[in-house]
Amino acid sequence: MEAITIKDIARALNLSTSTVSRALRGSYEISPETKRLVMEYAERMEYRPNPIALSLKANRSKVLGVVVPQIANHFFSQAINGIEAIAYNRGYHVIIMQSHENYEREAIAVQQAVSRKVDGLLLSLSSQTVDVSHLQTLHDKQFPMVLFDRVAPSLNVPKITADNYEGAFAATEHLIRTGRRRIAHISIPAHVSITQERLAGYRDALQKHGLPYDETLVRHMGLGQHEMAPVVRELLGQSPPPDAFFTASDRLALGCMEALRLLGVRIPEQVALVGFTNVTVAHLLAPALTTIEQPAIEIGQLAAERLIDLIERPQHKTTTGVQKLPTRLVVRASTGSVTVAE
Amino acid sequence: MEAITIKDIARALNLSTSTVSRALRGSYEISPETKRLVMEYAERMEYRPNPIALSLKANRSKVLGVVVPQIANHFFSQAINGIEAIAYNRGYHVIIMQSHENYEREAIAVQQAVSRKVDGLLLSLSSQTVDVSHLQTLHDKQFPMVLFDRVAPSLNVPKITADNYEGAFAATEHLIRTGRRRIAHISIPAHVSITQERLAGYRDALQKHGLPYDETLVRHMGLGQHEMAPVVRELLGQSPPPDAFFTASDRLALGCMEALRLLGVRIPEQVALVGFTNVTVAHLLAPALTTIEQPAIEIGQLAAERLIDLIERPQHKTTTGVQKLPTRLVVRASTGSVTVAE
DNA sequence: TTGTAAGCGTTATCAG
DNA sequence: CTGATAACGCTTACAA
Repeated sequence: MEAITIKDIARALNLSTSTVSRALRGSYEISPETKRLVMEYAERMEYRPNPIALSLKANRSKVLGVVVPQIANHFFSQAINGIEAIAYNRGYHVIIMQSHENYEREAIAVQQAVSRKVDGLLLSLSSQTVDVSHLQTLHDKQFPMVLFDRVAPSLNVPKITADNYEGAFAATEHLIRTGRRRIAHISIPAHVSITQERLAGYRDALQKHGLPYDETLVRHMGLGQHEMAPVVRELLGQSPPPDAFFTASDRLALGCMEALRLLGVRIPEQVALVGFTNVTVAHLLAPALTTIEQPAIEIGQLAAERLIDLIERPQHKTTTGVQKLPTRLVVRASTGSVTVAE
Repeated sequence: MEAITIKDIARALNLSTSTVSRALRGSYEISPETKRLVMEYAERMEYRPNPIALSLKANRSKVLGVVVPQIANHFFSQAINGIEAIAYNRGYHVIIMQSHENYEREAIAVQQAVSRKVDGLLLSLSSQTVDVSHLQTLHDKQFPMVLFDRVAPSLNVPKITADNYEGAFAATEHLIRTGRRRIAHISIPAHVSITQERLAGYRDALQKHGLPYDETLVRHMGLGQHEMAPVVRELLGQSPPPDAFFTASDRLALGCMEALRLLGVRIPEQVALVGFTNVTVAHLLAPALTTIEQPAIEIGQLAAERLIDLIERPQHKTTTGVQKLPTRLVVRASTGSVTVAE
């Protein structure tokens, strides 16, 4: 794998490296004849500039670091798709790292990405992350970063999320409109940004329709926690029992569905189920599950765009607020028909 | 983000850069006193060696390139997990690229990875890829590469796959043992390596049990093709109709399941369904689906280990044959109980 | 024990 | 229009 360098070309053509370099980048101060010669030779020898040398020179790597809780998750893998699409279009590569929902691993990943000289960072926080001082420090040094999905309000950087509030509001309202009155809400750890927003949407929808907010109907599950049956059973043991479940994530929706099946509870006859999700197989489970679909790809794309703007035009102040993308409520009827609302 | 360099340390301590360099790497020829001084200062200033400079010097990047058909797929995202775990343990980073099941994009991804100076390549071929000359060329130049899952027999490099033959054999035999006689097989494009192996396992199991191999029961679906209902309907239209479906992938299993549901066919009363899959929600769909589970993580780990061995000890001939990892047949009964066979 | 200098591949500056 | 040289951050002969 001995690659050909600019030096080899220079030697072969009896030119200096600087001439070759200029010819290759089409500099106006090189004679057409020389240019042609160099170009042709380079082409023939399949010359490729060494990106490492370029990085060293320019002090940038054209690489974006992406840190997500986990790859094996539909939301994140789709978001990464969006990120990659934009990145490659704009000449960047992407290094993906996982925090595995662990604060220390997140900090290490960030640290590694930085020391690997990524030009910027796209982050979705681990569910454990409360303290963001490691990111604050980086931001204080003007290091370009964009948060997406799981964001930290205290960090003054661009943030891209789904409109979790609206999504939760619409879902809850949908349940109310279809006659549900006691809606249980199962969510992820309370301190994660999206949890708060979804909870608020749920509360406000209840309030709008004159229903009480009952804390005993709300549960927070750890993300590593897989056993949903006890929680669901306990909720169903209340009197009166809930007539609907609103779950705040993929896994929760599926876990809840499984628990209900094990308990012999029919969906949607006995209880309705609606969940945030990005599982493409959701439609298979119809008519059981109404879904709030997040624009994962678009979130990734937008986040990548923001980050590259930040990198390439540091002076040009980008908005640092939260940008929210609409979700879609997909309602499945027993007939298999589908209704979509933005 | 002005990072501190070895030069800064040298200047601050009135030493030469070489002394600092040696001190930092604990060279024996540096006085303990100087070492301590340098170490402490470096520590205090949070000095981190510039990996780009190191790469340029050493002509290696400590980065592995991974090219997969797509990330948003349970098998691949799990395999990537395995790859990352090993890579990070051994001091490598991972750049992930997607071919999107497209030959040209695969070639471009490989090309880009190489020109980005990855130290080696982990590849799972796109379903379109028939011609592997771009990889052959690379291999001829001694470029380290390992194939996994979708491999090319003609390439003389290490290959890691699930034992697709055994998995298909066991699945088919399971169907036969539970009384099925006309087993339809729905698979992906015929030229993909895993298709061949799975088909062979299917055939041999039929033969072992004295059942005829009926070509009209075998279908190949394009990977982009989503409409399974027509295919399933047509198969069911035969007389006698199939009493079981054996599907060769995740998407096919789920697509088949959906098609059967739409057609009002009950699983497993009317037809049994068994499929290769890596969807973690499969158990939700129980008791409908028996699965052949692939050791995705282990495949990734093993592939990464092979590759790093290849990179670090090029002379030490690694085996270039196919290494097959066992699959697990997971049978779900209507009661929710689960039987596992290796 | 420490310093000097060359080199990894490229580009920018300054001379011719 | 072209060439020599320095520089990016680091390591490593070779000197001292």
